[in-house]
Amino acid sequence: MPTSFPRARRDLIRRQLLAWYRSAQRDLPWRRTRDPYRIWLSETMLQQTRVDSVIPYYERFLERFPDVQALALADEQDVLRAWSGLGYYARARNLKRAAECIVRDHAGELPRAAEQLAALPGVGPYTVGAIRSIAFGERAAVVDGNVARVLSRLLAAPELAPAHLWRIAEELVPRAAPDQFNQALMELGALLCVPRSPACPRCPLSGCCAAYATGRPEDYPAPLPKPKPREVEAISGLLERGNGRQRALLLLRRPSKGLLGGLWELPSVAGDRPEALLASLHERTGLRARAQGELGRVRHIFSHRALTLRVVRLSRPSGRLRPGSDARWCSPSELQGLPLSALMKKTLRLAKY
DNA sequence: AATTCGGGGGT
DNA sequence: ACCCCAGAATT
Repeated sequence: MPTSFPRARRDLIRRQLLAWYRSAQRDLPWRRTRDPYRIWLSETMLQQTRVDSVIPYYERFLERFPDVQALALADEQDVLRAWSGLGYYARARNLKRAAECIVRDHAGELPRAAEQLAALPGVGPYTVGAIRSIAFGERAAVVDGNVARVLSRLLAAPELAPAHLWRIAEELVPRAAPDQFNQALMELGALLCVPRSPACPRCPLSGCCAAYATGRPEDYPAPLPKPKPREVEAISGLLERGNGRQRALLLLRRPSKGLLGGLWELPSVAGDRPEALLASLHERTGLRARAQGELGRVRHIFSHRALTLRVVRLSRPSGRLRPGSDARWCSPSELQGLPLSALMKKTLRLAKY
């Protein structure tokens, strides 16, 4: 039997929530526009990423790529560079591909129809609803982590399936101001109805919240079983050529799919054996080198992997860089122009770059 | 249905 | 330490 809200309760929730949002909402950059491109960009950056982390990236990205056309014409490496440090780099690659689709198939304007939006790479159910409601004012629902938590608490239902959450959210979103309502629901989850120690006394919905009535709102929703990150080891080599003004460092580009796809890194290989690193270096670039001492170790936690990266100095490069091997010698200043992960930025700091 | 994909801020 | 975030794609 589906849990849901009677109509009177639904109207109350809408009114209370919208009234609260009018006075409590944060002044965020993407709330100052209805440009579908900007809404789309903000929603993409906000996937699994906190507001405070996104803001500077959002501003810089728009300076660099002010509209769909600019993004469609851009070089993917430049897009990745603008994303460098934000994480989940498939978002950036998909965003750029989607911009090309929008120029080619939709005359450069984001489509309004759910099916056409969902066909764009990187645009899933949440982003479809967000663009349709916020940019176009359509009555479309959103379910993100915030909404799931708020609904779970309002109903004191610890384990609502996604399909059920979507049905509830679709019933709840009003025709009148779906953009304000959806953002209000998420803002409530972000500011008051937070995972732990929710601010129920300040919540406009505490009067009709079943979880609040139980006295233990933080018990909802039920926590997901958390697989802890698997420990992995890798080794990277710092290989320099020349000195002074001529000084250059060897960087390799990762394959465009998978972890940190398309980003640049020091020559690296799984494990901790310098011999394996040298063999991999030769296979990938045609270069040979000698292994010197260890520079240090970098510890980096991804959500699903805990990496210990051993960094060794390499020396005496010989041979010629094979053309088309996605490798290049970079001066320290050229380094700033490459898309790098937070891990590699950390690693390069260790190596005084 | 599970797993893969980053990074960081709050507690 | 642990949690989890304005999720989507892949397997």
